[in-house]
Amino acid sequence: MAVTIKDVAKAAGVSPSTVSRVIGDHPHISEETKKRVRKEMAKLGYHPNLQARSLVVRSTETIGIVMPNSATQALQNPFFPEVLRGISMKAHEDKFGVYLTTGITDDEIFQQVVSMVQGRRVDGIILLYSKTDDQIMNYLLDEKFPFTVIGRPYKNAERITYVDNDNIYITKQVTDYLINLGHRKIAFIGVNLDHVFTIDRLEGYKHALLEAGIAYDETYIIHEECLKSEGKEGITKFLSSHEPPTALVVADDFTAIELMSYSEELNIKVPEEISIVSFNDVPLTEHMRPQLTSVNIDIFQLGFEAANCLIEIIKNPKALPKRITIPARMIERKSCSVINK
Amino acid sequence: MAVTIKDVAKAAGVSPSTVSRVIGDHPHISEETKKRVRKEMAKLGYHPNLQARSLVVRSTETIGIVMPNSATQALQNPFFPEVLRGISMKAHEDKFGVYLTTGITDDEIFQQVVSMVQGRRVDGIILLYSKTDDQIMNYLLDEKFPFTVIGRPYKNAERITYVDNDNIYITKQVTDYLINLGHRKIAFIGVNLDHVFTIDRLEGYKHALLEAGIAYDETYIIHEECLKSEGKEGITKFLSSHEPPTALVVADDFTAIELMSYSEELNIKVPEEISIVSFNDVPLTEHMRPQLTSVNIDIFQLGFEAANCLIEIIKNPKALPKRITIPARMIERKSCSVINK
DNA sequence: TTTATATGTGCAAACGTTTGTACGAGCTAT
DNA sequence: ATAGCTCGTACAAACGTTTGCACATATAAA
Repeated sequence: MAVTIKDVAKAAGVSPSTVSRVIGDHPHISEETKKRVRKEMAKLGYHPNLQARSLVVRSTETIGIVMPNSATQALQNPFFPEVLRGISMKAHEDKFGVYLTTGITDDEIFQQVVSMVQGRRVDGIILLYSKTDDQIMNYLLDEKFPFTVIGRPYKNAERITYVDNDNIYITKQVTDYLINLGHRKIAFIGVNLDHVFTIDRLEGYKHALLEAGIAYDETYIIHEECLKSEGKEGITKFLSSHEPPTALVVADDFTAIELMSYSEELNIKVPEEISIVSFNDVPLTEHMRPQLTSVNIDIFQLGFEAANCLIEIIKNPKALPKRITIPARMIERKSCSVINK
Repeated sequence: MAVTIKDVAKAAGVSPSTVSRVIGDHPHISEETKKRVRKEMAKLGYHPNLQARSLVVRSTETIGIVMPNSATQALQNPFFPEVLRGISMKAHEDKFGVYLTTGITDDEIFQQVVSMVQGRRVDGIILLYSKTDDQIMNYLLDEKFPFTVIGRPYKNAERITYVDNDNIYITKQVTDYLINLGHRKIAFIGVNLDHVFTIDRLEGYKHALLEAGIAYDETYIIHEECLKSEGKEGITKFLSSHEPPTALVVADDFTAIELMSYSEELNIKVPEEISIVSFNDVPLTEHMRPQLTSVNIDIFQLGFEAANCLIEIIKNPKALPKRITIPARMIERKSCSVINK
């Protein structure tokens, strides 16, 4: 049986309310009493029951994290631990706890969010992704429950606080970079139109093509689901088609590494015959041969700021919605070269 | 203002206790009443306050996860998301929530654990690692609080439920494999004597050497901290020393990949001049050139079983301590070869 | 008709806190 | 000496549940 505030009160010869005020370091309690009570707390090994506390103060000092549907590959790449590290860092600074969803399907996750919110398990929520039509986002908006999003919300962006990179801009830059190297047959690999960030990137890509007067060609867009369903065969067929791309913009480093390994099998040299640039800039990129040119999107900072904004909203529910843009920059390494006709 | 059980009771014209019993599907309530109450719950959008519930039933349906001190690299490699995926899967099956520590230093983490335990935020705890002298483990043992460990506890193992690979055995196998290929100068890279799993692996390694009549040589043991502090210089110096190893047993795939990249810079061919085998078998290994021979330790299963055991203990506190061993196996690929004098 | 039993529901206490209000004691100023 | 303070503390209600017990009603047995 755990020791409660009453036990401490009895031991110190005061009332429970006094003990509570000592814990809160309330100024109206005499130093003498405080000292005595604290001594008893230490002696008895008292620790407040946070549940009981939460119940009355109506706050849990906990933030909920909604992970993407684990059917997606999202958890495979290092995005997740890194963003979590950022969130944890900030949460920890403000003494907030972290609660995770564990659902597999979208529906389960939704149920868990409802349970977090209505069950008063958390004070606010961070959505780790942004999808085009998200039940959860609508729900949180309806409930006016504090939340922030990593990635641009597809709808209602002006009513939501979120943190994102400028995906359009950076992807235009990346594509420009390839165009400037002389490439004209540039493929975009790993698109998923459910995810807003790929929509944005695709737009940046198209924009660059347009500006350079290069026709947009659907066959150069490889969707994520296609990578999964057709696997190695699909992609090698694509790479060795009769008019193969000379450059690839790839959604993430791991996919890029996979592609490099397929290219090698096909005896297509990177970067001499095909240039590759990808996103995320995981530490591994510089250990690849060739070293991978990649876009550093500062995942840690995305998480950190998302938590920062959320805590701000929790503390001041009237805070206005805002957008934070985390700078992304391309790290040029060795996987791209001037086109070699 | 959220809708409470009282609101539902009023709307349905019954007492709060009746509503509570309807929620619990108590048999002594008439079907008719149940139907009526449920209708009101739906109409009002009632959802129970889990905090209040937890307070009285003294259980939170939540498991706490203690992450390693984030100063360590533990979060960098895919161990973490994968083990979390395993834990989540099981937690979710049993409708348990997941709560995470966010501390940076050992001391902060310890404080958070105390707060989880005494603050009644969680019903049990999973330790994601096993260190030689762990304050947290001692504390949980003292408090008789339900917990399980991933990795063999260094002390009190017979009193603790844990899940682990047979690190001694598998590492002996791995080393034997190299010895059978003719290697005699085999280095062990990435030892950290604070972590029980590396202690075990080192033992398996030594055992294999002993059995083969190869003298154990301290200079062939490279500690993790040494990798960090001396970085690239240290390791390249080691690889090009006057009597370099011909084979490496490496603590994890990422370190192995790093080593491969250094070897290449030094013009040491893998596997012709140096063989490498590592641990974890991340998906990337087969995309490396050469493909990396690696030990699959089934991280997902480690997490899943740890959660499974924990929930078992939570449901039946008298459950006896047990050890679960998850099979590990070496996946032979292309990074090792017969020694080439 | 009375007693016993089963069935369905309500009352009130409990879980461990926080906090508004009240109250008593010791001051100072009149 | 009394009124008006300040200061420190206690009382009790509240947070939203669950649950043991009591009670009322209906039914069955005697």
